[in-house]
Amino acid sequence: MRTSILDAAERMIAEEGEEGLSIRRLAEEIDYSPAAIYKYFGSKDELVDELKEAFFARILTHVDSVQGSEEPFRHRAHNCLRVYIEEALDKPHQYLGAFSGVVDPNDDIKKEGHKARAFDYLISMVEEGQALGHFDASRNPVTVAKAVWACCHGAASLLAHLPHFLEGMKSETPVERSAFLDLHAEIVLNGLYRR
Amino acid sequence: MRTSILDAAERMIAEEGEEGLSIRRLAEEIDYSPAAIYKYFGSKDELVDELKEAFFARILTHVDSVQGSEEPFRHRAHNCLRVYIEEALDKPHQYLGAFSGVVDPNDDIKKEGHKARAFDYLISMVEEGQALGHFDASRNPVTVAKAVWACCHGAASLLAHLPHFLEGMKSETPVERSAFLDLHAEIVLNGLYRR
DNA sequence: ATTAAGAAGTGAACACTGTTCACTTTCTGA
DNA sequence: TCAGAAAGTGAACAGTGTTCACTTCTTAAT
Repeated sequence: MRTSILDAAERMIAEEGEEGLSIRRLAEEIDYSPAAIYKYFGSKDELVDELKEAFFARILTHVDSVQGSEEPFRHRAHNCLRVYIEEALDKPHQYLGAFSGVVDPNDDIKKEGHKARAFDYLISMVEEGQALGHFDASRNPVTVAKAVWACCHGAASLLAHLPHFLEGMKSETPVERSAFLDLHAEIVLNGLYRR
Repeated sequence: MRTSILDAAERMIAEEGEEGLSIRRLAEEIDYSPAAIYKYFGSKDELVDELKEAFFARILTHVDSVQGSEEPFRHRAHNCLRVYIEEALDKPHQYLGAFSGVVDPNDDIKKEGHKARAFDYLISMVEEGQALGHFDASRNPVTVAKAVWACCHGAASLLAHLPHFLEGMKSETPVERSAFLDLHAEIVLNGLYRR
């Protein structure tokens, strides 16, 4: 029953966005009373938080499989960045929702666990690049990883927010999403490599 | 009167976020009736859109002054990226609000004008870098500018969403925001320069 | 098989939201 | 002075998340 609620909620968010999700309409969709939902979830926020958690877990799985592959470092790193963005764009509404609003530094110490875990992969990637002598080893890997995450998050967020980002916006010749992600990852990685 | 409404709305958004803005409470704050606001603005969305427009205009002003300075190219480019992010972080709630939700490709053709203009500066910066021989001239400058914007937007968006991004999140030694923005801009710019 | 306990589900209500509309007040220009 | 427009209002509508007393159902123990 819990899962049937979550499924319906995920479907509604995918179609109408996080703000379009209404407990009452959700209840009607699965032939429930609105109050019944509160037997399973303490609040609407709790419900969508659970969805976010599952969503980031899915992203992590994909990044993990790329990171664990046998390809050379640069390929692996390139695909890590790509895959994060591609998986984020699988559910644009959910990804945007996960980063909307200013979080209060007090109450999110544990709530933002999924993001922290996605982040660990980046740190180890940067450390590996430094150990191999490709990246500047004098930089703090955690801080560098934050900058890299920022770049990836920006691409994911922008493409999710503006579905026509690559078609419109001054593009006389539209660019394929895949080609854009390659260019983006190439620029970021190139920026990390020592000269 | 219009401006007094806008001022109050901006203040409330800065304090409680875009979702925390309520027409009714806004009306009470300035001793108005809720209905009166609809004599000046067609809807709540129209009101906050006007705020967004003004906000991006402010950002543009600052980027413009950097771009028009007499410094060498690399300094100018570096500061362009920095200033965009810094100005965005001046009003975190508003910046996040401007990029929340998936926009319908049908109705936003003209609505997203401010973002398009902020974007023009990046295009000309990339073109200048190519003309000077610093950047790979075989790349489409518009597409490259999109990738660069993605990187900057990501930093702005992440820092706005997580105010403690640089203190918490695996940072045993907290990094100054200014130092982080320098590192971020350096990586992105370095990624653009030819090898 | 009976009964008690607890889980699951409900309808009605509360307090809030954006928005509209008929209505009144106020101001302005001829 | 007076008509007409502009500015402002209270009440209402439809929607929201959430709560609570209440009923129904299931399950376990006597």
